[in-house]
Formats: sequence, C-alpha cells, structure tokens
Amino acid sequence: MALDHGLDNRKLTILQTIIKTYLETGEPVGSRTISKYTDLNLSSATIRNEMADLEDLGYIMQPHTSAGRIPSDKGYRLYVDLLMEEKEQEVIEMREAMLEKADKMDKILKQAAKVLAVNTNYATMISAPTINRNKLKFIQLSQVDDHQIIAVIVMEGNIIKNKIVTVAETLSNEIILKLNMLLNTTLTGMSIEEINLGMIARLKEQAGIHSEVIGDVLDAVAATIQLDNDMEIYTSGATNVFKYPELSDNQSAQEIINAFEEKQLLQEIVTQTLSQEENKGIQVYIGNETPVQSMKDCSVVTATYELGEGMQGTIGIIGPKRMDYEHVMKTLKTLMTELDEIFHKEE
Amino acid sequence: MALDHGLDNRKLTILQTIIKTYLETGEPVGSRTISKYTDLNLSSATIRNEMADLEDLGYIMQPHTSAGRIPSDKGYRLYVDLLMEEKEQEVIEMREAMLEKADKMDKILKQAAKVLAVNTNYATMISAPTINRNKLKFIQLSQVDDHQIIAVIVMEGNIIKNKIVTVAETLSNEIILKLNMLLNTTLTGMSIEEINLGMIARLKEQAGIHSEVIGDVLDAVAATIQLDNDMEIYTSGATNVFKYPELSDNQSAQEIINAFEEKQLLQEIVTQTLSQEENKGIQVYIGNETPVQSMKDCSVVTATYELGEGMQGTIGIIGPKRMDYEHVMKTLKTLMTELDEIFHKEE
DNA sequence: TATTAGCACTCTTTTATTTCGAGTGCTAAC
DNA sequence: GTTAGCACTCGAAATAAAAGAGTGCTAATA
Repeated sequence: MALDHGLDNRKLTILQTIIKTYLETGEPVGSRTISKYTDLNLSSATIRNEMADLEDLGYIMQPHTSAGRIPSDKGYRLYVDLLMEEKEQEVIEMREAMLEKADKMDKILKQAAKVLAVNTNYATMISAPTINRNKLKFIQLSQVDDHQIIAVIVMEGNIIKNKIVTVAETLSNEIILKLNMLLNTTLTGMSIEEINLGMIARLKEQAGIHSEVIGDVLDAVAATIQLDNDMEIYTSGATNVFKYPELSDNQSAQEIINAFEEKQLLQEIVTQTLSQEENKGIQVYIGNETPVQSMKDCSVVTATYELGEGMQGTIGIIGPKRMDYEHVMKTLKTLMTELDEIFHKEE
Repeated sequence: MALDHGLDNRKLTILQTIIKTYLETGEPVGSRTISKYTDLNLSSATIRNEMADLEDLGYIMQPHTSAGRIPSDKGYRLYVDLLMEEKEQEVIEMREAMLEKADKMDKILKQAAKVLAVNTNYATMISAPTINRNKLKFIQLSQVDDHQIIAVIVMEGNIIKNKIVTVAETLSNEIILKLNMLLNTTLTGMSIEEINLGMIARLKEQAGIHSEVIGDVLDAVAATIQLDNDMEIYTSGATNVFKYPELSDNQSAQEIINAFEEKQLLQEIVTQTLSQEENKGIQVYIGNETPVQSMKDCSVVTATYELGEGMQGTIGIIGPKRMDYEHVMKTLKTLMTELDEIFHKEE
C-alpha cells in the first residue's frame, strides 16, 4: 500500500535526509547541510522554504528559533512506516553466537538478548514464551521425603516447571504411582486453558481417598504454570542508554534502567504487544505511543516470535527516538527467524 | 579488643564528627561546623589544628586547598572498625515483608534483596547458596518422550535443578524404575564433592547394558549442579546509585549498573567473600579494598548466611563510601538472622 | 603550654557579561 | 520557482568579576 502522506517527492527526500542525518549526529539539522548532502541541487534558501512547510505539516520541529530542525514523533512515524514497506532480509551469523552457550531455552533467550544488545547498541528485552495455550507434555509426582512431594511439569517445548507440595499424610509408593498414571492419562496433551473445574472434580473423584492430595497438587500445578505468576523477562544492555546524551542526561536514564531492573513495566510492553491482533510483524512505538510512560522519550520496537501452538514471546528494543530503525528492524527480523528455527529444530 | 589507633579522645571525637556529618551531607566538613556541633567547646582554630594533625595521620583529606575535610579510606576504616565493636541487634518487621510473597527459595531471596534495597537506599545483591558441599536429597529420571529423559535433582534445602537428557535408545518403564532405584540408593545423602569417578564407574557397572545412559545422566547431573555453571545472583535497587551525586556523575554510575546487569563482577565479590576464612560476620570493603575495580568509588558491605551443611550465600550492599555503615550493618545482621530462621523452619 | 582571635590568602562556586556562530526568515533580484 | 543577500535571534562557549567558605599562620591570652 502507498502511504497517505500529502508530501511530494522533494519534501519527502528532504524529510528523510533530515531524519537520517539526525539519527547519525543527534544534532538539529540545518538547511545548508541538506542542500549540500542531497543531489537535489537546491540552495539552502529553497530548502528553508520547504522546511518551513514541513514544520507547518508537523513533521519536523525546532528546539528553538535559529536552530536546525529535528524530526517530530509524526516525522519518525512516517519514516518508519515507509521503512516497513520495503521488506528485506539478510541472514547474519547470529545463530552461532546464540547456540554457543545455549542448552536450555532460558539460556538461549538470555544469550539472544545479549547478542541483540551488542549488535544494536540499544537496550533489549526478551520475554519467555507465555504458555497459556501451551500443552502439558508430562507431569510427575515424586516423594522427596515424608511430607514433601515434588511435582515436575514439562510443557510442550520442554519448558520445565517444578513445585514442592507439602502434604499432611505420607503416601506410599504405589499410591504415588497411581496418581501419576491418573494425572498423565488425564492431563497430557491438554492446554492450561482446558483444565477446568469439571475436570479437576472428576480427577478428585477418581483419586478416591486421596482427593485432597490431588486437589493440592492441581492447585500447585495451576499456580506454577500461571503466566502472570511471573513472566520471565531477560534483558541486556540497559547501560546502552548512556550512549545517547538525550537519554543519559536527565532522570530518564534512571527511569529506564529502573524499568529494566524491576521488569514490572517491561511486562506491560509485552502484554500490549501480544494483545495486538496483527502482531505477526514488527511494531514500533515512538515517544508517547509507548505503553509505558517512563519511556516517553524513547522508541520501543517489538517483535513477536512463535513457538507454534499459540506459544509466543516478545522481543523488544528500547533506544532513543533517533534509533536506527532500519538496522533494528532488519536485525529483529533475522533474530525472529533464527529463534523460530532453533526452537523448531530442538523440539 | 581495643583498636590500636594512636588517637586521643578529642581527635577521635572530631574524626567521628567529621565522618558522621559527611555521611549526611556529602559535603566537605569545615572547622567551624565541628566547633559548633560538638560539645567539646573548642574554637574553630583549635579544631583546625587538630584537623591538620588528623590529616597528617592520614585519616582525613582535603579535596582542594581551602575546602573542608572529608574522610579518607583509612578514616572510614577506623570508623567501621569501631562500629564493629559495639554489637547490637534490633529485630524489625522484615520477615513479614519477605514471607508475604515467598514460597520458593529464589523468591525469598529476590524479595530479600528488594526489601534490603528499599530499607537502605543502596544497591543490593544476594547470591543463592552455593551447593558445593550440599547433599543430594533425591534424584529422579522420568521419560518425557521417546528420546528424552528428564532428570530432576533435589538438593538439601529443596533446591531443585532439572535437565533434559537426550538418549539414543528408548527405555522401558521398568528400566527407568531400576535406574532410579540405583541412583537414589547410591547417591542420596552424598555431596557433590563426594561423587567421584570410582563411584561413577561402579554405578555404570551395576547399570549393566545401560551404563551408557547412566554415564550421560551422571554427566548431566554433575554439569547441572556445578556451581560455577551459573551462580544465581539476585539484585535490587541498582538505580539507588543515582541518589548519590558522587556516584551518579561520572561514568561510575554506568559501571556499577553494568556490573549489576551482567552479574559477572558481582560473582567475584561473592567468591571473595566466601573464601575468607573468618567469614561468619560482616565484611566491609572501602574504596580500593573492593575486589572489583569498577566499584573503587564505592563501599561494599557483605555478609554471609548459612543454610547448614556448608551451604552458604552472600548478601551484599553497594553504596557510596559515605554509606551509613551503622544502619547497614544493623540491617544486615537482622536480615541474616531472618534468613537463617526462615530457611531452617522451612526445611 | 594550650587555646583563641584575627587576618591574609586560596580556590571553588556563582553570577554576570561578552563574544561567537549556526541558522532562520524575509526581501528583492534572477 | 529559485536564489543571493542580509539583518536578526538565540543558544553555547568564553571570559571576567564577585562571593564565600575555609584554611594556615601569627600573635595575643589564660
């Protein structure tokens, strides 16, 4: 689709030049610079006229009179939308770096976040896939000692959770064996959403005198699996924000880094991203568009990756508004592909 | 023991006043301030003479001529050593805050770090107990699917580790049962250190045709348990460093926060702390005394907590050199006690 | 002999003033 | 429609001046 901005080619070129230059330098861009670095062959005066127009249209702004222009959020938005149109791909040797140390999913993701941060020079986050609709693959109770049972739950994708349940009575081996059989035959292949009260009631019934234990265990299982319980989020490169004066100055650095430490706020970004219906691709939040107020001076680029069966996680990059969108989007796409392949091969 | 500084009472009072005042204000302390705020009833001139002496002795220093004095590392050291002598305790309602959300150890520790950070306004870290000498409580293999076995390992203190092992051949239920028996009878109650090659050889022998599996599994177990693999470290309040101008200014903030994100360096502090023989108590590293160079402008206070059986972890507080040592040490002691009790009750 | 008042001196911090230059908007000419 | 030219604006950097906090030293004092 062609984008519906009311700009002729020349204005567009000028706008793009302003943005690109500003991305590099971080300094307001003046008319002379543009007249020199485009092949439009226009004098600075002409450029000035066009810039005045662009400012009227809201695409650029002046920090103060007699300064050059910087892109407004609207300007960035147009730029990004234009970028989105040209789909490109280019595989780099990310995978190597990622697989090197990776054996389990959490390590892969941790590593991916780091690779991404180093690669882009921005702060990055990756959320582990939410397992809401993910299926139970295997569940096992084992007696640890007289009053403690450990429940190990393996989900599709080899995500492992465990939980220690304290029970009042000591259970014999046979009983535990029976409970395991019962749990596995009933629950294996089900998603968390599908395990409802009726099913639990039926299970309890079948468990007979041990219905209490089953209840406790199921509660524990549910609690353990529950995604909102603790959505794992891996981050890296938070200190990259110091590389951009416009972020490191004020207390914005503090706010951003705090968000990265507490992870509470990052979670909101994830939730927001996953809730978008057409989330196949990449989303860009510029300035105030971000779901999290403390990042209103940043841009946030997110992407969703799939593990099949409705399992999906989010990758996010947080940087200054003058982020190198082109590079970021390309890198993100690559990473998504890589993750897809790694996880599908692993399984 | 009385400390062996060569200071008379008056000098000591003056030094302490300088330090305390500086802790509060962060500004160099002048002679007039001291003459006013002590009950020594001395004029500023006299104080000045004493201060000149103290400076000669290396306890205080001037940032520049005609500024007040600030404590030197040596001055802090004396102050801290004096504090160490007066043992105090005071139980506050930390436990509530900590137990509220805590069900597993990692959550308790995470929460503890947070509570501590909020309580002190410094950056905090807690390392999960290293399980080097910790004993195996229970081990269980389960078949997840045709070619994958999950090994769940429970250590003393209910620390749970798991690992998926891929096997070439499909194993029958009976065989897995047998292997479980074998592993548990042989290994339960042993510490990681005690599991040596001879034992592994014997196990393999007993496993007969499945010796290969046993070997793989044991390797996995060893790898999983190995502490250097990944020492878990929980942190909180890294952004507290912004509260102290002397840390937030330069790039020191960046370095510290980076250390907190990467955790690599924090690990060194932990290792260092745990390697001290007389580590029962609290250790204070002032400025250059710290094991980690990037924290040379900070003070690091560490404490060791015990979970019995040689399992121990470290709690650390990182803040400016003008840290409120008194409060920190008191809080740390309380927290240690709390942790001890919580863990010993839980078990 | 220990303490103190007094004073000149030092060095940072703050504030005010100046200068410089990048960039603009406007006008008039091409 | 484009451009050269010019006066004007405003921030940033440079410079200068003033203020203040604190010291070290000397000489007087108890």
